[in-house]
Amino acid sequence: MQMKTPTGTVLYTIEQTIKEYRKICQKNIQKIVSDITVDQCLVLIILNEKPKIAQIEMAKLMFKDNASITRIIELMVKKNYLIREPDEFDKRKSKLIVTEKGEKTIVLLSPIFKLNRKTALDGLSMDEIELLDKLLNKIISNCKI
Amino acid sequence: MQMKTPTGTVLYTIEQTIKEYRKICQKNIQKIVSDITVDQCLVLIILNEKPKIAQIEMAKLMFKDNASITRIIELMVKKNYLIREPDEFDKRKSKLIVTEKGEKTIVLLSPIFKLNRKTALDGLSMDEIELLDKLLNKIISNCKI
DNA sequence: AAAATTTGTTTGATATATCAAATAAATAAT
DNA sequence: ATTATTTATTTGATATATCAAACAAATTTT
Repeated sequence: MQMKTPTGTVLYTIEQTIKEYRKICQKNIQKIVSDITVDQCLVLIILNEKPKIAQIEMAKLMFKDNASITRIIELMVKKNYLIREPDEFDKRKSKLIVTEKGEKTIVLLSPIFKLNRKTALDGLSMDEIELLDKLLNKIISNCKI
Repeated sequence: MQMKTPTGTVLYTIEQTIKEYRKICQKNIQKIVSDITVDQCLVLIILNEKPKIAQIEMAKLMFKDNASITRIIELMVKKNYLIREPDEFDKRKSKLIVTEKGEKTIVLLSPIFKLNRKTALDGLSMDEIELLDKLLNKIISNCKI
């Protein structure tokens, strides 16, 4: 519990952790595919598992704002990772279809995702990981009250 | 250890945690001062404790890019929280002087910062907090290799 | 069915993140 | 002292975050 600087609390360690993690993720991803970001990748993976998911649900899953999702998808359409088609059942939505390029990218990058997780959590026991998760969830619920 | 979704790992919990924490921070700050962000606040507090700090050091402390710091400071100068003056000893740098408005803001918001931390960490024992910090630091060093 | 409300998405404005390149001053090497 | 290198900061380009407002389609209420 060092408190010398204003940044000397766990909460800043949390911030630091996620930033370092995102850095290696992006680095490892770009060794394989150069024009995609971590978040865009995650969109692909989520769509692959839940093809009919609404943007609003995707936003919740990714802890992002709806507006962010709209723009991320926009860029992915521009880069030909996704195609938009009108949803027949609900005209407010659009179907998000993963293109060939998108599919190939998922295949290429899925192992990288696993590697990233493994790298980050190396040396942590299952118990420690569970405890970490528990403590973080406690903080989350504290913040939500 | 739920793994149903692609976001079902501790690493996403970490991301979620910091986002929720930032949300209550911003919310509580804006109850008192309406035109300042969490990061801008942190700049004030850091400058208050280390008035002669270089931007590059500030960037490290805040886990941010130098460019981000430049722009955050720019906005703070515009909003009259800071003044820039050329540094006599090193002309590449500028002295960052906290204005009256800045000083007042620090006084107003310091208790909020403490409250935010207390709120977030409520119910966690010292041991748990230390363990959390230790585990996170392990992840950080894993990512840096 | 028409009006009111809710829901899913988009758009605008502003703040920040990130990388690379540009600057300019400070320091080291020759 | 001149050149070369390093250091601190800035700028440009692009991606994302966040809030509020706009919008249109879906749903509920009356």
